[in-house]
Amino acid sequence: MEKRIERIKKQLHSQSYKLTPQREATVRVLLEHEEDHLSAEDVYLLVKEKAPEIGLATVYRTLELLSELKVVDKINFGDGVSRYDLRQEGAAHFHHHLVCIECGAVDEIQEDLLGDVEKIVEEHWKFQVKDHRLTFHGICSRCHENKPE
Amino acid sequence: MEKRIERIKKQLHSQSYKLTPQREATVRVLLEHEEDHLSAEDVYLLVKEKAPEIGLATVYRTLELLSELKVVDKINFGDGVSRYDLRQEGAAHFHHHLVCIECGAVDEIQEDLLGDVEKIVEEHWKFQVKDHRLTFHGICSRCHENKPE
DNA sequence: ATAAATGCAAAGCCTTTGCATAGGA
DNA sequence: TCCTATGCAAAGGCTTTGCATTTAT
Repeated sequence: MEKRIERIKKQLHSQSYKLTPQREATVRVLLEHEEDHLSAEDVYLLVKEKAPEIGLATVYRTLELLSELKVVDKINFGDGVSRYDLRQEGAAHFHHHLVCIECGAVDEIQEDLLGDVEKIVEEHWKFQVKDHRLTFHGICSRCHENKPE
Repeated sequence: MEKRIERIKKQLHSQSYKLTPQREATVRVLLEHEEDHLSAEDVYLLVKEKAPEIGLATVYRTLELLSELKVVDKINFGDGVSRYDLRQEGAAHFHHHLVCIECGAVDEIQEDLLGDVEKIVEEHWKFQVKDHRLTFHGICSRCHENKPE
């Protein structure tokens, strides 16, 4: 945890940004909720618990900054809000998501499932892939078990 | 074209919706711009050319309705607006997209590239896939050719 | 006749921006 | 000191909603 913050701090400094207390508090919230897919508002409310004086605009600006640095990925599941997802350290690609249409749960797939597909896209469509977004919508295992009929 | 409209009409009627002139004009615009990824505003402006009295709210309501009927798919490329994409008739799955980060062009891939991946997701994660969203971000062939250095 | 659909304007959300103040390097 | 970052409030942009009117069946 501290190590990751230290590395993010260096990353910021290398581009002459500062790791202010507000930014650090925001990063900590993201680290503590790595499994979640928080909206800016969600992050704001959580950061406020530690740093009550923080403003929503600062959270937006911080998330935007972390996005540029590729510390987080901004993603949209179609519900009208952007969500922010911490990128695995050293991950070459953004991970995938499983959105349950029953209960709304969002699970993550860290495994790279698109290697072959990207190769096809690059060769067949001559498209140089830099990033991707893959989300499956369906019924999660928990909901499936709860109604086996 | 007329056949497709006829079929959409039936689909609407089967759920006691009407194919009003405004809805028909909207569907025609979508059919005529099948390759594009129009925002609600884009559709509105194009429909207005044929049916100047139409209101933006009606366009939104129509697109929402067509979304429910799975005639169109609503998609978001991260630029803050929803885009509406006509689903291929009889397509089992939503097609994929290539978004160029240089020129902004959005190309479509109709081929199903996710068959194997979905099988893995269903078996390994016990997730019953109903739909998906796959978008690649990168450099399109046109931009790539224009600067081969 | 009855219920659905439309157009307009207003309201709602989420997000960004302007600006004066505070804070690091 | 100088420039960045912050907080607040206002503004923006996209989308939805309320309501009276029009339109189909």
